[in-house]
Formats: sequence, structure tokens, C-alpha cells
Amino acid sequence: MPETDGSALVDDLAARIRAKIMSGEIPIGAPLRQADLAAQFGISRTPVREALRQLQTGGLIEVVPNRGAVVRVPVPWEVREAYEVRAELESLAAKRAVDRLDDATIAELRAVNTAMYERSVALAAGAAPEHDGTANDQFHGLIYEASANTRLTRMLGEINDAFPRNVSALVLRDSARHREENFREHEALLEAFAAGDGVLAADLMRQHVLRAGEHLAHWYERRSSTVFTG
Amino acid sequence: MPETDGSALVDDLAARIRAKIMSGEIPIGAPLRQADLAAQFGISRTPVREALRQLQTGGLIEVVPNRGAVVRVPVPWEVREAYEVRAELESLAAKRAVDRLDDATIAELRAVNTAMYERSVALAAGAAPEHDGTANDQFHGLIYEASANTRLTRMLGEINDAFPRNVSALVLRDSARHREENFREHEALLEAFAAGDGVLAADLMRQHVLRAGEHLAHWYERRSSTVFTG
DNA sequence: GACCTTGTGATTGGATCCAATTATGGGCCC
DNA sequence: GGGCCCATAATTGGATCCAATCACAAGGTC
Repeated sequence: MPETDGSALVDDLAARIRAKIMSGEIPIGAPLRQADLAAQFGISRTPVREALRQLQTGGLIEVVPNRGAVVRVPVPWEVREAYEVRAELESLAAKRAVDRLDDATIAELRAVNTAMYERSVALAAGAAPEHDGTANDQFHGLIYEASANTRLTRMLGEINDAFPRNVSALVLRDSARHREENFREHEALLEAFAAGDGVLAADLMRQHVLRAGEHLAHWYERRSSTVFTG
Repeated sequence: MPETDGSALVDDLAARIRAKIMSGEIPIGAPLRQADLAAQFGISRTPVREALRQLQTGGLIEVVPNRGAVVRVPVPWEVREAYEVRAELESLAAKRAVDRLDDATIAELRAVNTAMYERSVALAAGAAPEHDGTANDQFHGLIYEASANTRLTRMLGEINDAFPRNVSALVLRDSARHREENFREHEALLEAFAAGDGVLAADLMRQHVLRAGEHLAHWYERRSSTVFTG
């Protein structure tokens, strides 16, 4: 998240590496060698170092002095902690958005939500997984934007970038039930938006995010148990 | 805020530069030349660049490509935005802390608060200003810690580091009234803690932070008007 | 045979070098 | 005399070089 501008190259680089991690192309726990990344992007190690440091401050990777960087392995309780915070922030975003959402944006939110749902149905039928999460992120992102608080938007972006939400795997895991639930919770939220009920929207959003966090934490729990002990 | 470890030198450097900015030694709007900083700390420009980038992602400084970095000039609405977020986060911290605070910590909080108050009285009598804010930060920091949520603690630290709260100036400005108010709000909060009333504590904290944010925003408003137009 | 020691390889961290970009000043033209 | 243009200085950005640190392995000693 290039807050200001900074060097375009380094920020782009950080974004690209982050994307590779988020998508799972660079898996959790994998080492990130500066020389490799530099060669891979056809540049010197200098900007790579700065990009890695940027990712490090975001908490996505871990840098051990003189030892190198690895993609951080999130522990389930960290996910729960983060989502407890995120729930509060998204709740605030929802409350603020209620007073600012126009009908067009609500319609857009509806469209995004149904599109996401329909795609999930197609996915259950065996369609290509193709980086999902974008639809969900888009839905929430529209609300961030509508909240009209740049700091809030920024901090939510930061928390969402905190650990890889290797979404395709998630999607496959709890396809039917979770998707249905997600869709319905979004719909309920939209109704609260349309009704202009800020208190309800804030509460629904809080619960929605907490539930999503629980799902993600479960996923990481499952993952760590299969990888490390099984 | 060295989340993990990273290079000790760069993180220390970032912390030291940040401290200089926070204390007002490097004033708002001042340019930060890499060569100067390097010479000043007796090192090369390389770590300085990384430290500056770290500060940039925190939003404390602004980096214009090929033009250099300047200490960011906060606009009052940014302060309000940030404090609206901070209020929500501190509220959550207070709520969580209620269930976790032991009597010893509550006593410590009380001690810190009264010490801060007494010092403010001495200050009004003409004592040395000496970097204040530490007491207030200590008070809130103890609550962060008691909330036992590392992510929450980290994000609060981040938001508190977002713009210079050149506290000595603030202290001088609204010495009597604001200090009294601050002390009493802390006391009320402590009572809620002692009573184990999480809802009340959360609400008191939210209002307390919002008020503090208003004070800070006012200060920046006043400052910008005197500096830029007067 | 196990443990400690030492040497070597790999990788990061810091310093220096060079290129690219931009502000600034002087000179020229209108 | 004012405005435009070009040259130069200053500063950042990227590349390369060298030192420092750490892991790992081989050899020696008890």
C-alpha cells in the first residue's frame, strides 16, 4: 500500500512480491533470498532489500538478521487477534458508510455480491478457481471507500495484507456452506445500508467479520496440523 | 516499531529519527536529506534510505521521488480521521483489558495518572517542560498491554506514531483545563476498570480519545493558521 | 565413538560508485 | 525589462563492491 508515492520501482516491487505471497505462488514459510528475487526481476539487490523491509514492517515476512527472510507462518491466534481488530474497524467503516452510501453504490454492492455468489455456484460445478477473494475484497473495499476515512481505509488494507489468505484453497475447502453464509450476511448488511440503520449495519458487519476470521483461523489450524504434525 | 527484528541498525536509526521528529527537534515540514542524516549518524546513506522508507510507510514523512523527504505536515482533518479510528481501537483495548487487569496493574495505572497530574501542577508553577507525553503514553500503553492483543497494540502504536504530537507545546497551551479534564477522565476510566464494567470502560475510553483528538486537531489548526497565513 | 573446534561457503549488511532526475542560476532573445 | 532556454549543481535512485555474520561440514582430540 504505497501511502504516498515513494520510489515507484520499490513500491511496485513490494506489491509484486506481496501478490506472489498472497496468491500462494510463494508459499508460506518459503525463504526469500535477495539475490534470487533480484535476478528474477532483473534488477539489483538494493531495491529488493528495501521492498523486503517494507513487507517486513507489514508483518507479512520475517527477517532474521544475517539469515534472510521467510514468509511468515501465521499462528491461528494471530489470525483471531487480527480479525478481532478488523471486526471493530469494519464495523466503524459500516457505520460511517451508512450516512454516505448513495443508491448507485448500494446497487453496485448488490451486483458484486450476487456475481460473487453465482461464481461460487459455478465453482462448485467445477469451474476454474482463478484468484477469488478479489470479489470479496471488492465488496468490502467499496464500503471502505464509502466510509470516507483514509486512515481507516489504510489500516484495513494493512490488516488485510497481514497474512496470505490463499483464497483458492479456502474456497475449495468450505465451498457450499460458507459461501451461502457469506452471501446472506452480505445481503443482510445491504438491507441495513438501504434502511439507513447504522447501528444494525455496524453490528452485522462486526459479526460477519468475526465469523470470517474464525473460518480463516480454522483453515490455518488445519493447515498447520497437517503440515507440521501429520 | 520493530515488529520482528530486522537489522538492528536500521530499526534503531528509524527510531532515532522518529524520536527527533516526535520531540520537535526536527520540525514539521523540514526536509530530510539522506547525506545529512548519514553524516550526522556517522554511517553511509544506505541504511538511512531504508530507515526513511520505513518512516514513510508509517506516514510520518513524505518522500517525493528524486526530490527528497520532508516531515509530513498533518492537516487537521487527518488528525480527526486518525483519532476516530484510534478511539475505536482504544475502546476495544479497554473492553478487553477489563477482564484481564489485576489489582496491581490498576494500582500502577492510578500511580501513573496521579504522578502525571502532579507534574502538570508543578509545570504550571514553572518547572521544566521535559518531554511529557511519556506519562500519558505510559498510561495508555499499560492498557494496551493488558488488552493482550499484539495486533491491537501494534496498530495503536502505529497510529500514535503517525504524526508528531510535539507534546511540550501542547502542554503549555492548554495547561490547566485540559490537564484537569485528562486526569478526571482517566480516573473515571479506572473506576470502571475496578468495577469490572467493560461496556462503561469502552465507552469512556472512546469519548476520552475523541476529546483528546479534538484537542490535537485544534492545535494543528491553530498552528497551520499562524504559520501559513499569519 | 561423541564432542568440540576450525575452516569454508553462502547470504545478508554497509559503503561506495555512477546514472537519472530535478531545481536553480545565468544568459539570451523578444 | 520580462520571459524563455540551457547549463550546472545538488540530490536521490540503482548497481556494484567489500566486510561481517552465520550455518554447515570436516577433521581432530579426549
